[in-house]
Amino acid sequence: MATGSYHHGNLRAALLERAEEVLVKDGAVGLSLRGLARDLGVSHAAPTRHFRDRQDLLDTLVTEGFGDLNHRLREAAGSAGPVDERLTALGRAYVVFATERSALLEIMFAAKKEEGAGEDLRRLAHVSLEIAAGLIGEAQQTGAVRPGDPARLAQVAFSAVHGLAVLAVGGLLDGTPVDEATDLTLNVLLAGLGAAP
Amino acid sequence: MATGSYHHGNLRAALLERAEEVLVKDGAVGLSLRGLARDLGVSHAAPTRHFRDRQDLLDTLVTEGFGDLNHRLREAAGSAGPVDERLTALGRAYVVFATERSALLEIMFAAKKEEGAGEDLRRLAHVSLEIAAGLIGEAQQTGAVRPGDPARLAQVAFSAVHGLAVLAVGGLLDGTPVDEATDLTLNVLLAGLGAAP
DNA sequence: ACCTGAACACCGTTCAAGT
DNA sequence: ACCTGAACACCGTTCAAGT
Repeated sequence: MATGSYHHGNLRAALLERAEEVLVKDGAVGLSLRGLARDLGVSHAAPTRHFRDRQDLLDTLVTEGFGDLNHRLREAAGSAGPVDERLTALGRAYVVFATERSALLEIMFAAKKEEGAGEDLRRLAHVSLEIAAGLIGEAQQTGAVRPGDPARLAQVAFSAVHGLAVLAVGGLLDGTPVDEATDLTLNVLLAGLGAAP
Repeated sequence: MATGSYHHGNLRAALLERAEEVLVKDGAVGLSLRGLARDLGVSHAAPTRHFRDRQDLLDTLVTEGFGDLNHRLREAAGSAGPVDERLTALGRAYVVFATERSALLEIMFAAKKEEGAGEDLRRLAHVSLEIAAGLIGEAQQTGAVRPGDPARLAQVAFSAVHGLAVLAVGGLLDGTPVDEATDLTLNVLLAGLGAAP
């Protein structure tokens, strides 16, 4: 599909696709616009027609990544079942995403100090937190979670699963299978959230 | 101090010092060996006398970073006071390090997929986990922490504080002051660790 | 032992010019 | 509208040569 219009048809989409392949294989360091152009058989200047600069391409990947993540989180949060099971599902979904797309996760939480486009990305990251906060608010109504600002408790929950993902991706879990580490983390987290302040 | 022998005296130390300044200011992306050489007034090839390549300089910074981190953690873990207070101190020390030296923290938990020298760095990261595991083992004896493999519980504890540091550095805490977010995280964590499995 | 200078093979980015 | 080719100012890394 996609009939080649000039040289490629949809160079933009091809660049993004190839970029994530390179990202998985060599990390963000090994990703160059000239390299992508070479891989796709176009001139080295062609990518700049579709992305202002290298960072713009990276930001586009990150945006897509947050889209996928937030979609998965919404599915987990909205599934059937009691609220504590949905909280567990939410945590697991995060860790699954983080380990499946670890190269992407790394750049999602890296270039957060860029001033310009960083604002949009921060808003997207925020959505993840808001999904967690919504579910925690629900859980507070059933008494499964202690009282308190749901946004702040969501920060705590996010910290737990994100930190675990970093350990897993960094190979610091030793022999512990990721699933077991995840379940233990979520068990401790939910026990802690449930306990009286 | 340090009399200039040829051009600089101790170029190696000067490179490391300048490198962390650049890291803080521009991140790992903006750090180039040629740039450092320019800043220090030496030829562009001079740095390769002291560091095999760019990654070697980065690894050296990371090693020093883990040294500092583990020193701080040991101090917090070994301070006077009941074990749960020391656990809190340990968590706070981690977050303080992570926010004070956030640029360094980023590269400490980034290039973890390098095959060669990564082994040494993983061992250093491990030390942090072992310090936490030791303290958790102590806390189990007083009944402050639930039974279970201290190494696995340390992974959970590490996840909580590391994840929080990422949120803080990434500007995702909204209005929440870091100290308050830290204390809430540690409160939830310790409550969760104390509860029966 | 430590540094220089030239060299090679890469980059990102811009810009006139082509189709 | 989309791409090319040359150009400019950068990189990392190597290697003979200097002191």
